[in-house]
Amino acid sequence: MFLGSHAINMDAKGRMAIPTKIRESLASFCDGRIVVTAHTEERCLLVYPESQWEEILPKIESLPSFNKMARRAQRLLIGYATPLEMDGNGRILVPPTLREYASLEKKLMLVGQGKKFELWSENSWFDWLDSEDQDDDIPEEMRNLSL
Amino acid sequence: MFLGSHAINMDAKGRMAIPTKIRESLASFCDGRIVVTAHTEERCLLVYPESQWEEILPKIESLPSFNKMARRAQRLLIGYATPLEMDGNGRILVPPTLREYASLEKKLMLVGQGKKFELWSENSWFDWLDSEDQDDDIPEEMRNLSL
DNA sequence: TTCCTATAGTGGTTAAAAGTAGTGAGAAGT
DNA sequence: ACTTCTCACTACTTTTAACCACTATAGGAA
Repeated sequence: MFLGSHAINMDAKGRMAIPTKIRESLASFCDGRIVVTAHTEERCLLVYPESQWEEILPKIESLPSFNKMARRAQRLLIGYATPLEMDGNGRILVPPTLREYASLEKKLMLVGQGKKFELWSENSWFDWLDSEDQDDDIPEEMRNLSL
Repeated sequence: MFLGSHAINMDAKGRMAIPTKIRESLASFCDGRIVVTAHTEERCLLVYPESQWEEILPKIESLPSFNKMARRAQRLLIGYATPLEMDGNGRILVPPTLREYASLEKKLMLVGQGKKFELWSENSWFDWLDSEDQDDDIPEEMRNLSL
């Protein structure tokens, strides 16, 4: 279970150090093998343990190919998916195309989301925090949710 | 399984270097023999390993000839299909007609899509990314999909 | 409270490999 | 027969990836 948010720095070569605690959970979960891909709705990245990725990949592949929404999700999720491993110092090298997709520069935010992480540029993260996304309706599942 | 996206440069002669990792999977999959053709829905190219192409070709050929959509798909997919091989440096030479169809100039994006690749001009790719395809409804399969 | 030790995080350097460009030869067409 | 275009091979330059070293911070012990 991945919780909590972490401010991380990326160096000039696109390497970012995974915080030690997360590194340890990833090591036990999936031998440190992770898959990074694009989020379809916001310009941030999704970081999956390999095992978790293998569970959702078939679901993505089975979406109907002649629907535009589904094709968009497939293109982004599969098209940007990249298996990564940590180097000797516990860092991952984020490929240029993914960096560009999420506008990742120096300052990043790694946000735990249960079975995965989200990786944001710090700017985008705070912009999103400040934005009021009230255009969508509240889904049925949330109406009776008590926190 | 082809995953991930790669920014590639095409030289003045229309040659593009396949990234080494992909080159290796193609070598084991199909001896480096690939078939490139036109995508029917977007102005980009499809890159198939030869074996994969041979599986879908009969399906395309057997589409009903008196339906406009089917005829369009046949004309494009079969009409633009071109077998290509890599040269000694792992590059393929993209024929002019295909280059023109997908508006390929110098900067390209090669996007893994499972059993095939899509090849985009970088401009078209980013234009597509930014476009909001909200005309189609969200398909039933996606409504309850949790990634 | 201060100092020392250990560990996490950061940056740099080097070597190997990948990408790019150019040149030469051969074939085809005018 | 000559010229032009294409294809292939070779050489060079740039990038990438792995390894190594240093710095800073945090925690524990004296």
